[in-house]
Amino acid sequence: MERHRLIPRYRDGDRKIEAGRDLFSIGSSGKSIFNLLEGWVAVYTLLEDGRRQIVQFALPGAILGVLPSRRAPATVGAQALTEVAVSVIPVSVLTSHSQADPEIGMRLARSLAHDCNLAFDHLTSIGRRSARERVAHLLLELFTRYRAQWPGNRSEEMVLPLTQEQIGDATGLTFVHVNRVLSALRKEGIVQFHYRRLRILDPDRLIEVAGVDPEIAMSWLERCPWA
Amino acid sequence: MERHRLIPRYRDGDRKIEAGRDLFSIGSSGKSIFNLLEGWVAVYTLLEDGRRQIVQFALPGAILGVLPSRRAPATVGAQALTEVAVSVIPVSVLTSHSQADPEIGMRLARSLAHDCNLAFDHLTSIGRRSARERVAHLLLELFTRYRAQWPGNRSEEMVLPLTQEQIGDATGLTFVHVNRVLSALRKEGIVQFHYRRLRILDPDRLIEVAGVDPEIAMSWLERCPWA
DNA sequence: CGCTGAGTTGAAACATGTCAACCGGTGTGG
DNA sequence: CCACACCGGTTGACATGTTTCAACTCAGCG
Repeated sequence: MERHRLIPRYRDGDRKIEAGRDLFSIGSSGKSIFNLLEGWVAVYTLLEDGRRQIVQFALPGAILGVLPSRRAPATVGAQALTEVAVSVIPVSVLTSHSQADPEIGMRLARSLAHDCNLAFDHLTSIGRRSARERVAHLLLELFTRYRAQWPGNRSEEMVLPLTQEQIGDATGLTFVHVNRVLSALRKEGIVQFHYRRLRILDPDRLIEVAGVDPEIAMSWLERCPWA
Repeated sequence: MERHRLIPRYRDGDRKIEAGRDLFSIGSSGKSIFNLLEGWVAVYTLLEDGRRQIVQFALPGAILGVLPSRRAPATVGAQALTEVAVSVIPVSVLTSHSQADPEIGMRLARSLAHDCNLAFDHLTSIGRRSARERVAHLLLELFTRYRAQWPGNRSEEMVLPLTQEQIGDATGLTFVHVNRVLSALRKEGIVQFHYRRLRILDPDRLIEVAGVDPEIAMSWLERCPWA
């Protein structure tokens, strides 16, 4: 858990948040940033009519809620998918620490650059891939990122704390269609996903269906996004 | 032009690049970052089979080519849409300057946070909006961002250096469909876009079709993304 | 035991993609 | 100066992927 901290010895802002709750909501002020220490978080946007898009899944080490300017309100919200531990860092604390240690600003920049790259990848997936490719791509990404957190873990199984509806919100599909895609992948013996348990049955075919270049898969191998 | 510089007095890396050329390509090393001073740039990804996705349009003040780690090769390329002026900053120069001035890291972070927010918005558009909404949204975004660069400008017309195919690559549509959407918007007297000239005929209806909240439109009002 | 949230399946509607033909401007070489 | 090719744009007919709507199952839970 210590290795995930942006500001090593700052502990005053540590909080626990239960699954389902928002760390911060759309429209919030951005007076603090959130350094995720444990658990899964979904960052999402909403349209007026209730359509929802998950734009990012955050794992331990992620930094959330960074606004480009101090007066811009957040256009995204962040929901805990599991129980979550975060370090809440007021912007004032961040700026004072970054003045003492210029490395902090650069770490923050690296983390944001990482998020940008993931977002670009996600964008490409949604914009240019078929439903089948998108779902495969997402499962592979999440599996890879998850596994990188537990070095040496060789299991092909994991708890993926998502519903099919959330997968739909992330891939730009309806949950009905996500279901059909998952059924097909299951019948073909590629992956199994049932009630939050994901099992990769045939990694090679999954990679093929997802259409990912091993190069790119490597960029998901974060333990700490700024390292 | 000076107001767009991340590192105020660094001029050694200044370059001009002609329209159509890449500032950097997919797979490049990331030994330098690119501070856009003048012109338009499209940041894109490619899939193996040639499908292309434009993930970002960069305007003066943007910072491009920032990699999360020093050894990750770029998964995106950046193409000049117009003639472009950039300041090419070697990472070594960046790190040495940022040690002297901690503000530089934070500026970089703000710029990246801005890019992330735009990417999230773009993601939402592609994932959850109809073709018509997406195109309207993109035109409105680009018009707003462009206009913010020329404070006081009240013209409803601009040069938008894009082909319909590039609009398709940005919105995740085919150029044929983009054409149909643009024809419809033109017939309805909302916008006109012909050979790189964009004219907004009915701003209110465009905003309505795009389905944007004025709040969000404000977040596009960058003059310098880190200011 | 009935309720609720998640998942599953089928049929039909619809948005967008594909393919193909054609237009108009522009630059180039004979 | 004409012929031609090329690029971007335009339009129609048709194919297809995805959504919508609706009904139903299953598991967990008060």
